[in-house]
Amino acid sequence: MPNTPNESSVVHIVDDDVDLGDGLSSVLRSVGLNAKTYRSTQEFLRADDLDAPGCIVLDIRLPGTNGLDFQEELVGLGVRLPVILMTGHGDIPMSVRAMKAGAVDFLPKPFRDQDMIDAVTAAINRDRLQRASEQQAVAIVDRYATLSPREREVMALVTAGKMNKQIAGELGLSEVTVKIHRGAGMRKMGARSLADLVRMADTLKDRTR
Amino acid sequence: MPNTPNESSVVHIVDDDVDLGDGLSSVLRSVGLNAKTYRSTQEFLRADDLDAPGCIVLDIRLPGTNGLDFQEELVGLGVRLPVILMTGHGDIPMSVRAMKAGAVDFLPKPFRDQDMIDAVTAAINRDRLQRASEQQAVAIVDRYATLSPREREVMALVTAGKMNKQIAGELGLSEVTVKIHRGAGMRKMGARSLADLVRMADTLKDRTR
DNA sequence: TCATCGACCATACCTTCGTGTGATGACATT
DNA sequence: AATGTCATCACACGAAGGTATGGTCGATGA
Repeated sequence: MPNTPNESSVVHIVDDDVDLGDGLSSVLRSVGLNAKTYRSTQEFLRADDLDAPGCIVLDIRLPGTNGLDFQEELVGLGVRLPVILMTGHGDIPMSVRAMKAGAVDFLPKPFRDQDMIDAVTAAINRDRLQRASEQQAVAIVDRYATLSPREREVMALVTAGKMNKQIAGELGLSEVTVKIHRGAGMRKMGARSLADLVRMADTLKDRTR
Repeated sequence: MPNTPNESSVVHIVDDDVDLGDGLSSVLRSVGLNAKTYRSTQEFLRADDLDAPGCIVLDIRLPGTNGLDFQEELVGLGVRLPVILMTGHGDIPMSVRAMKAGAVDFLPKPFRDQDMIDAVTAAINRDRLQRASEQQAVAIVDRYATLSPREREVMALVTAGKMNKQIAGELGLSEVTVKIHRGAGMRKMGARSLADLVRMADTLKDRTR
């Protein structure tokens, strides 16, 4: 299962060397992977499938942009695809910087085809895992968005483990009102038990960090 | 706060070049850090303060052992100290491997004193964070160890969000018995609310992974 | 053998939770 | 003016949770 690259995943190859990009493309296609090539970061950013499953294979020396800088910019641009960096003239500090920034791998050119295949496979797996947890988290955030302000206050205290009576005291409400907000919160969040709700609350907190 | 290295932290420098080790030592001491030097991994492993807060500065080319291999062995040996690697003859694949294995940094020699100070500071901070969460987790595991088998079964279903009645059904017990085990579990775990207990259960699961 | 501990259950009692009915007032939108 | 949402509360009832009393049974260990 870990070595089952999904056909629906797209490998975005960003390299100004067209020959290398095409070569890489066919290597990846030969193992059943979709590949798209771009000659610049600008061209890449115009692609319409940056939200689709996949990963990025990024050259460091690019016209205009630096690959390492671009890797860090991607976060701000909302592109969460795992990144593999490659370079013909890299050094250790560059690779360390890239890995610290979360790169999946850093391959000096020339590299063996198999090394790139392994890196891409790992990247796509990482993307799959990211997506799975992201999907869950987004669903929870969406539901949380439907809560009224008061409901959120109450749910916060509920997930902190307080009793309805305490919550009523802290918010200056009657216990009945707390129960109503609590019930509404559970329904809106789709929580079938308090344990459920606590875990959702923790997921929400993780996303804020 | 992030740049406040604790004096109680020990920087373990493992390098067969005594001059370099001593030089590093005095640099680190000059910024208020404790440093100890070792000429081999064997000597390092004989140290008695491997459980104390700190980090490891490890040379890759060492007599007998390879620094990268040793870094990976440390996990099996139960040494959780963050590792900084340094080398005079390293290449990119080495640095990538080290970073993948969780190294804090990878410095090619010669490096600037400040770079090492920064790396050590980051490593000690990481250690501090690790220790904080580790401490919490160990406390929970210890308390969990005092639960009887039945209590664990019940608590598992409780934290899964099931009602006492359901739990009684699944385990073939009366509801009262479930309540007793549940109460005992809460007391032994030191949970003041169900929310507390759910979070403890999740912490326990994280450690199994 | 006696003590201890884990597991089990009944009965009883109180607390907490969840929900429904019915109602009021504020505010925003249509 | 009418509609809708949010927020509030009283009263009431049944469900679920928590604890205590008191007792049985079997295994373990001093």
